[in-house]
Amino acid sequence: MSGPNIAIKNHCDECALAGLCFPSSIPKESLFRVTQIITSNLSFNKDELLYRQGENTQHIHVIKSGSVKTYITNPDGAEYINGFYMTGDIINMESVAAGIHMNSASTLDHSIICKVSFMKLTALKDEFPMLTNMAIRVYSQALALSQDLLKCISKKSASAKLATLLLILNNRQSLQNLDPSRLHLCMSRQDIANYLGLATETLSRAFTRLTDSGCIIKHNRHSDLSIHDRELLQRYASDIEN
Amino acid sequence: MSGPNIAIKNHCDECALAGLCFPSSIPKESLFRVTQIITSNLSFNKDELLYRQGENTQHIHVIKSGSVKTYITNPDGAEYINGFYMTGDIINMESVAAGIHMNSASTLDHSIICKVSFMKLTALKDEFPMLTNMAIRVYSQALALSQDLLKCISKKSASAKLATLLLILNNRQSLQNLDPSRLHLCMSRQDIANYLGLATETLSRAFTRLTDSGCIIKHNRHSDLSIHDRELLQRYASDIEN
DNA sequence: AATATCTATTGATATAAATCATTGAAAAAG
DNA sequence: CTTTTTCAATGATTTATATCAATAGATATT
Repeated sequence: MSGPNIAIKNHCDECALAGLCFPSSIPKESLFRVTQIITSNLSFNKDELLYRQGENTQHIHVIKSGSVKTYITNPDGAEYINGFYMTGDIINMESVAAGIHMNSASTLDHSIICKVSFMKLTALKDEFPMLTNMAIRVYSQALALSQDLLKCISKKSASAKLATLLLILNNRQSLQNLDPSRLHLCMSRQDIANYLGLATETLSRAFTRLTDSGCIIKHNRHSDLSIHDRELLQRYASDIEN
Repeated sequence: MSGPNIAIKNHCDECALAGLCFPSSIPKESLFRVTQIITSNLSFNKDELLYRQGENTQHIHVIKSGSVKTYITNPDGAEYINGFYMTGDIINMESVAAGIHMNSASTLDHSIICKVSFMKLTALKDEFPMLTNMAIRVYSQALALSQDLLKCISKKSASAKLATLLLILNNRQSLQNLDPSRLHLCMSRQDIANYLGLATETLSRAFTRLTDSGCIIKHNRHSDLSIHDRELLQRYASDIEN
């Protein structure tokens, strides 16, 4: 998840994400209309705050490149990471109802973000009725993802949680990667541990477990992996192997 | 969650849920148009299957009265309960994108369910543009709920998980209950344990913990509780008390 | 009403993960 | 290039939860 290997342009009609992003429901010759309502190509360094929990918002954020984590801050200051997002993802769809950010978001890499006013997007839907269908579909997908992935993870052993996460990340990255068995972890061990609800030490042991058993191979800087035995990793993910 | 204490009628324009349900975005004099696309007042006994994971679907389900659990069945047959729903809830919004049920649903009580074809609902949105906004808002809310509640639960101790769930259920039920501190558990201990990712024995110990400490009081049949010390229960929920 | 069946609770023990402490390796700073 | 700092991995111990086993309380059945 380091550098994007797809071309990013200033306007929707030239952006390589167009096929993934919501403008895909709009005819090509009309894409300039979308471009008009978008604040595009905002550039963020690694570890920059995109928005803070509780802030008012009128925009959804689309990740054109890079990666982002979202986290909930408890009254006592504890942070709970509740999502990792990457190229093509929309990241604050849950805040549209209340107009308030339900969590905070910060970048894990240098990232390019595109902001879309949902007021203006709503206005546009009269012009392009398919936009509504697209929106519903995107929401429905997001809900499905959020429901089953997080829930499955919450009931597994440490190695199973990690195996599950690695498979999910690989699955998402394989679309944009040269080597489909390759995997880049853009987040720290602490972040992963927090996300999975584990102590960092336990996570570390889970990593060595998966490495020793031959599921995965670590490359430089503990952030680059390749999946060596996918079947075995899947067995770990379903807690069959232990 | 035994019997609904609100009147349920055959048509949307007479239904007591109207204010909560999506037709609330439609003017009263036009509600008959919605009624026309709805299969309403389907009656289900306790423990009946509403739909099965993997089945095709063209409808969303609205709970007019009663309660429902949803669960994912793993290839190895294990069931993971991933949601409890009650009066006013829409329960398969995540299946709209794929047109396939992502989980199974069965009733926890005798329930009355209302089915709405999403094809027909889409058609109706041209007539009533506000319907789209309502849909987006409902989705956004569902996403927010699914994200933070489940996630918070997944990182807590047994008693904290239970305390959190009790507060959530009470919060939802207090709207329809005479005594706001009263709480009815429509699901079995096994269901709760499964949902929270605990062994039934551990859950049972968590219950006695909360009872012994004076947070909650059990009434007949272990399914009726009242919250005796809400502040203490909230402290348990945030894992401060241990 | 008495028995059988299911569900919830309680107790004893085993185990996975958390915690505390240390070491090692990589990145950043001097 | 060396020192400092940060982050990941490993070891020893503690703790919370799972598991195994038994009991008690409810519900259902006869």
